[in-house]
Amino acid sequence: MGSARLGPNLTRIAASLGISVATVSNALSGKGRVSVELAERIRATAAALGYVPSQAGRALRTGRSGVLGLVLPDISNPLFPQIAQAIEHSAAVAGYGVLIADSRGDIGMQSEAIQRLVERGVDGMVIVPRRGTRIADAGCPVAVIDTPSTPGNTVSADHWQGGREIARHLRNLGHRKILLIGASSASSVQNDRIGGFKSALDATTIKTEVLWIEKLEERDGPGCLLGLADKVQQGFTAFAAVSDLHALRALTELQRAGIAVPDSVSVTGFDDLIWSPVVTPALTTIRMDITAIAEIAITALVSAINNGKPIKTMRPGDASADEPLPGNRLVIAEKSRVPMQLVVRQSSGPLRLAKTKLSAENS
Amino acid sequence: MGSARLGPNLTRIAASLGISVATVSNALSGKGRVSVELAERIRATAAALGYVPSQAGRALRTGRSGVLGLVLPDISNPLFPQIAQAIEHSAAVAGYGVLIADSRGDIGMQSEAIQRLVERGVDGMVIVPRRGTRIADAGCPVAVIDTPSTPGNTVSADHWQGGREIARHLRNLGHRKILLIGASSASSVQNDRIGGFKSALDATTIKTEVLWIEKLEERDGPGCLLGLADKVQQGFTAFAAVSDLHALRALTELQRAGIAVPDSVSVTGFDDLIWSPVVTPALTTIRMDITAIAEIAITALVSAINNGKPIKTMRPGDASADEPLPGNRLVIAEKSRVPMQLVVRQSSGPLRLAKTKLSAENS
DNA sequence: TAGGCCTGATTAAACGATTAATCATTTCAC
DNA sequence: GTGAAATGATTAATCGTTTAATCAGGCCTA
Repeated sequence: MGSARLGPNLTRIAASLGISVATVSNALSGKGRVSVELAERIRATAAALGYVPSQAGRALRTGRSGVLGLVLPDISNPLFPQIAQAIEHSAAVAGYGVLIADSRGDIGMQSEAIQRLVERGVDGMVIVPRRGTRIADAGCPVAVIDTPSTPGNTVSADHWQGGREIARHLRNLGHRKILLIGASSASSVQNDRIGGFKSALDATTIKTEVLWIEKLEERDGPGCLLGLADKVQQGFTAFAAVSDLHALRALTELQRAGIAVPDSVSVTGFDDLIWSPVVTPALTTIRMDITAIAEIAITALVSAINNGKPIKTMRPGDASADEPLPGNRLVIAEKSRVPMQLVVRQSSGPLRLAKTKLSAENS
Repeated sequence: MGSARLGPNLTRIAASLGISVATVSNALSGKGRVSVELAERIRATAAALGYVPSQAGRALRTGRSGVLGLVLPDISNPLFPQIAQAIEHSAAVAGYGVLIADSRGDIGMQSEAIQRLVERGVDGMVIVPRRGTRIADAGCPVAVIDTPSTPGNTVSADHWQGGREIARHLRNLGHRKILLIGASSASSVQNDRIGGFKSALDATTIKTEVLWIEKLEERDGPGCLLGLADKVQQGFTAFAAVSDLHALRALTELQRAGIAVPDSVSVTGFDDLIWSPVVTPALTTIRMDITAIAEIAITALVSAINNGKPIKTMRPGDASADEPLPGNRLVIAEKSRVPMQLVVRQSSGPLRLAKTKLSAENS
């Protein structure tokens, strides 16, 4: 109460200069017609009084809150910091604030989180959906970051291409029997990465196999061993994880078993998470350009909010969408897939002869 | 424009029932005097029309935005997901939304980020300050999460006690020469952890030494080796890192050098980060009860926002703070230090004889 | 039966910014 | 010299909600 009373508003500035509020508003927003010298005086006193425009007043009048929502499948995901940071930065540049909403991995809570954001009056939202979830009506423009192969996706890294890159890298190092490590076959991102990986290799000369951790843990409990030493015995010489988290798991398990990386076998990851450069050996991985992704998503979203003519608006099951829809709309950006970049570090190396490896391993 | 016009508001509900807006408002908020049956009818039609109260209108009238700010030193910190998740959850329970602001590790940007939040009209903010930063005037209640030893701290984990716990654990395992691994001596959190660690040990019987990674990297470049194999030669049998990130770095470096963990040496971390349970061997670490911390911080903050009588308000350099200050105020909670919990996993084990270790190591 | 009290509802005034409409001047063209 | 246009400012309505003040009856009491 008191604090609000104390803050200078347009009325106070107008009063202190003996002019009308409208003129002050026009001067500060640069929209109406105000003489240059008066505008200058207004800006000066506004600054002197420490004027801060009331978002509430503005929002009420304009119907815009100036806030975007960020919905994540699970904040505790290690990739989240980067996403949040990039989105926050792009949004701030575009003049928007970012409200976070966590669905804690639960599909039901995702709708709930979206609902909370809508109630707070966000102008639009960026959603990183949980495993192939369809986005329900949100009542505001929505940008989805998932996978290019997912319908409704706005923008994302080109996971397929990333998979191809890492596959070529390992093939060029001479590896011919490669184990892919993923968490869940239900993840479209992981499937894309694996699909791209396989697509780059000639199946007749290079043997691949997929290990799903989730399935393994159902049997052996969370945090169980992946049995990679056995795989090495079977002749696998490279382990390509679909995330740095799994790569790390593989790396430490192999090291613990006395198998040298990259001397005996190679290990690669995905995402270039924070620990990847500092572990020994530093992880070879694939980095996504999150800054670019965030920028594209925010740009598309803001464009859609501003009555997006340049942006196509669509609604599932509604082909004719010429006029901007008042309610829900999924935003599609021009450039929807951002290439991933291979980061070669020390955990991957050329294929060595099996005999050398085995002798070292059994000593 | 169109979208706002379509959303049902109090006026529409009132009109559809042929009553006044005030009655509708009273019925929905349960504040004024409304007959039970009419209130019921109002709630019913509100639900039927899909009424969502306008935060903007409410904020303008009440002077409360219902939004809290979360300021972090660096969103890319691996601990951030947990903090954000916990804060978001506690805030949501208290009926608040959370706006994020990242200072990207830069001290100057911290003030800037705070300013942005103020401009968005947050009712209060939670700040995790960067390395011993003093919080400048924010113009709204502020809860600080740092270290109990920092002046102005509202609530935090008891890092000192956490250090003691891990020290006792290693001592009880028989270790007598322990290397502490930290990043920077400027961090008050890390200093507390190290201080607590040392305080639990008798310096005459147990030898400790501190390795500051930042100093090392200044010379050898980022991601350099820590030279732990040498330390092992010097007789160190346990490596207590001040963060799981550094513990991971130590673990992999030792493994790569052919030193078995925990058979030859022990490694411990701090914070129980996401990878800690899944690496091999799983990391022994100390977990902070972030849920409790977030809850306490939010409770104190909300209490201060609501004209906190039960909460002491203070201003640096102003001892007499009986009446609630309109502007800046640092919030202090009753219970300001939350104990940390030791999580024993496989990376720490009893001391083995040096000879066994060396022979294994040189094979 | 008149005055007072309780109940259940209405009236109307904010909150702060935006903006279309309007009004007074001055300038300019014909 | 008169009507039109441009300039620079003001007036007033509006966004949706909250809330103090008011009002109309019904009921009880003296």
